[in-house]
Amino acid sequence: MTTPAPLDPNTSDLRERILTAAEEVLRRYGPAKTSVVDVARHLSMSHGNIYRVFASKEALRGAVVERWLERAHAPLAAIAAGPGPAPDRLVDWFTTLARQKLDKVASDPELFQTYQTLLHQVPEVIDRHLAWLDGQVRQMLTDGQAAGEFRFADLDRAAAAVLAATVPFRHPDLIVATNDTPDHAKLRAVLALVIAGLKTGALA
Amino acid sequence: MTTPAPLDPNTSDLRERILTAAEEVLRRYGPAKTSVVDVARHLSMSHGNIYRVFASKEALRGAVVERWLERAHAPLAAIAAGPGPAPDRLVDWFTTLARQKLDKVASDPELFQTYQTLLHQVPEVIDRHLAWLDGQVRQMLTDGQAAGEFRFADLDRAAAAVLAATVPFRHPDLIVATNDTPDHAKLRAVLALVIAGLKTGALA
DNA sequence: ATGATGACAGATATTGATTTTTGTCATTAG
DNA sequence: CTAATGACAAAAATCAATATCTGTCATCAT
Repeated sequence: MTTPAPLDPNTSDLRERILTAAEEVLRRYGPAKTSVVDVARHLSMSHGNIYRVFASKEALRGAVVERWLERAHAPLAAIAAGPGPAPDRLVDWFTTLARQKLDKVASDPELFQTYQTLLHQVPEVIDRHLAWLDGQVRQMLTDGQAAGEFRFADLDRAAAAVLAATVPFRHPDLIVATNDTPDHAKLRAVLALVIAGLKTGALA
Repeated sequence: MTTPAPLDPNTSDLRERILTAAEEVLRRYGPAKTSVVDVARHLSMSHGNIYRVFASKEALRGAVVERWLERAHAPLAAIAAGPGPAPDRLVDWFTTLARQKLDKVASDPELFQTYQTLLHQVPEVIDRHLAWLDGQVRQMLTDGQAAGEFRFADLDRAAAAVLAATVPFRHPDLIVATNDTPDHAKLRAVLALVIAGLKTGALA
């Protein structure tokens, strides 16, 4: 699913090596100053070789960001599929997502900026990632509906509303903009309102 | 409150003439290609004269954007202070705000972009504007609390949550990003959830 | 065969010399 | 005495020459 179509294990290894090298170079030089030639140099190979694996610089960038997102957000899937009541899972899920983002930006703002820039350059990765998040929210909402915890008429509408209401706590651009206020309290307040709405059937 | 300290009516008129000229030049050339000299030329005066009224190019930019925001959002204050039930007013207020933004971006995307760019360059104008919006939301929430329509413990917290949940429908950057989806339906869903939360005392 | 190279053309970025712009102020005009 | 000017220095933008990078491909190596 992640690997397009390399012919043998060795080739697939090349792909991973390139991605790791790209990450390192990116971390050092930042997105603007990172060239395909730089990445190749870092691996002591010709840059032409990189084009055997990635169709373009943009494809390389996309793969780097995608791997980064996958690693960063791995814990979420487990929470979404967890055993507890759906409302609790929702709170846990969004809190984890938000804290993850804040941690990243706090620990290494430049690198966060780097990935944010890359993200803007590869919109289809954003779309795929958002779809992935959307799927998990739907799962939790569906579970809650089945358990009688939530009441809503239209899953699309409910998921869209929950995701929209939490945008400021997830959207990278807005996270950096308001980095001075670690507003978990605000997120909890929003979730409290939204969950109350779902429970009382405001969208039923 | 709006005029810093011009000594006589004539001078104040000069200020307005400069602002209007700046708007016109800005509309023609865009924010990047608009110089103070251009604005002065448009008024057939020396650019030095402009510096008698505005301390810097940035101050001029700020004043232009502020006037634009004031004009654009004038209807909101009336809605916030209106007579109906607070929940209805909240919906009306946010719907008007969102529609206003969508209309602007639809009717003249370039000009919208222009003002968006200017906004980014003059953060304190944003802050003042957000404070203005915040004040109106607080008023509606307080009214609702008084009328027994809402129940919440902390006005700060409630207002912050309501504003956060509606960010994607108000934030200029996000409006242009998702301009293909005229999502009033989504906004209504979010408001339904949030208002249900306020009514049922989720933040009480 | 498949994996890798390096030379190449066209596109993009960098550099530094030149021009425009911002902001000041001594002077002029009313 | 206030309103406005225009000449000026310092900062920022522009432009064109140069260098680097992206993406391709004929060729080499294994």
